[in-house]
Amino acid sequence: MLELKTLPEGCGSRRRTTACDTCGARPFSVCASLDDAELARLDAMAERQTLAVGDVLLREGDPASHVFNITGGSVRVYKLLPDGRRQITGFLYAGDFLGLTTGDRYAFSAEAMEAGSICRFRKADYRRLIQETPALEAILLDRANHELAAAQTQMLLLGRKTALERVATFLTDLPGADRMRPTSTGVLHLPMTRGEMADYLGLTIETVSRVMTRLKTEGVIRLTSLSDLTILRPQRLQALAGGEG
Amino acid sequence: MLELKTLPEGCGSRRRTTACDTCGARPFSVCASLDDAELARLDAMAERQTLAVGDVLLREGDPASHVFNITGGSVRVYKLLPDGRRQITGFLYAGDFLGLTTGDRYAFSAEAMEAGSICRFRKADYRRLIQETPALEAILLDRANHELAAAQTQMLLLGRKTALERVATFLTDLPGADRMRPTSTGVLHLPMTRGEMADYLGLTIETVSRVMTRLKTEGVIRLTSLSDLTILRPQRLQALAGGEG
DNA sequence: CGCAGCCTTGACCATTATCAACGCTGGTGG
DNA sequence: CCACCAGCGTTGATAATGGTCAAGGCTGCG
Repeated sequence: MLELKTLPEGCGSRRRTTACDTCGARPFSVCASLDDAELARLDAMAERQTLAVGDVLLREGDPASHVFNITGGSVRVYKLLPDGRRQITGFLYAGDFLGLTTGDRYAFSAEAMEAGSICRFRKADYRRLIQETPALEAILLDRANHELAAAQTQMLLLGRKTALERVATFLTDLPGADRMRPTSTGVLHLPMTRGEMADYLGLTIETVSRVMTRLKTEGVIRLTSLSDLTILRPQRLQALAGGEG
Repeated sequence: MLELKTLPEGCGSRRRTTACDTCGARPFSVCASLDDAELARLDAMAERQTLAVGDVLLREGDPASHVFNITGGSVRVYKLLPDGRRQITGFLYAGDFLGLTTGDRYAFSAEAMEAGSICRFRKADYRRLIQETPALEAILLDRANHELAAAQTQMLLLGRKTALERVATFLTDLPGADRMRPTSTGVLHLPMTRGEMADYLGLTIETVSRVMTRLKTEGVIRLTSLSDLTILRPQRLQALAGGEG
């Protein structure tokens, strides 16, 4: 009952590069510590599937029959309250894992946000796999720990940050928004709607929109389209985010 | 960079029983799948330490030098914003792990809430340990997955639930508040202050207090002291919690 | 061209935070 | 033994952040 994100390669930042198309379709290909034989074995066991926008990978409460490795596109993971309130707990991209769980039911739902592809393994196969491939278990543990740290950071955001701080944090953490190297082209892409941002940040669409407008008029960001933006004043944005570290 | 809670033994509920005093002092003793020889080896490596109320186990940003196994008492794990706002991300009890992390710095702080004891292992020892004890890695992975699911549930609470729903959820999840078997004695213990509840639920002390008063006057709970309560109408409480499933 | 879906903006409202005062309890020291 | 004090909790009055409701604009597609 968890989803796992690719570990950042270098420092501790949450940078994410889109998977290269050549290796993206191969399951576990992001796991550098697996050798070719191991990868081939995984490959053989994988059941491939392509994803259209909005496709449901799994639904909270379903029997946890499969483990997923995302090989392309992007996925939103969320939980719902009975009345429809939604909390998006994370966004997943190529290389990420989904659906590991001790329990026999999934504890969340997952849908494709952008078209892509996945490889899935039956739970039993996965269990066998992991026993035969100790390196894999170590990788998964590492990722789980990383994901847990990210979850705690998100709890801090949801429990204690203002709307402005939440949006600023979100933009700061956007793939490509690495403040260390001040972004090559400068243009970032938002792969999600305002509604998804809102449900991820614990806000309403209107509040997200208002904050974005405010950041725009204050010259902190520029929106070239609804889903493409430039961070004009990264320092300022960082400060608004509430400088957690 | 994570903390790990004891897995519930039976179904999927979050029940927690206080560790028995006889085995509580032994590290990893909760791990049923470890044999005696393995436990003895762990035992030999452990560095014991007792905890007084308020003792700091580790601080966010410190070099991640040790891994902890809590053998008694209770611990709060939290993150801070520069201006002092605090989000408690979890409470740990006997049997729980703390301080596993891929990174070289802790991503959160941890303090003793009630007096108790811990065993700690140097990071290098821990790494060796885990390589020599595959069963341990499996246990930790399971726990990490469980903890991740709990984190997602907490994100739903922090992002989307009202104050009333948050407090009701908290009380519902209290150790001993298992709605399946409607509590033997009926008396639950709150090991934390209102301030800690507030910082865990993303509310202020005043709001927590007001909601508790409301639940009291509505006959849903009874407070025998500040830290001991009875749930008079578990069904109602459950409904107020927002019935996540 | 028209419609659907998404976004923005405005007016107003509600929930929860903030500020402040007071009560209870337990520990300490006279 | 009592009085005082500190820390915690409760309660009330007021404020503010963010939510709700509503209207209108933009964009892309059929």
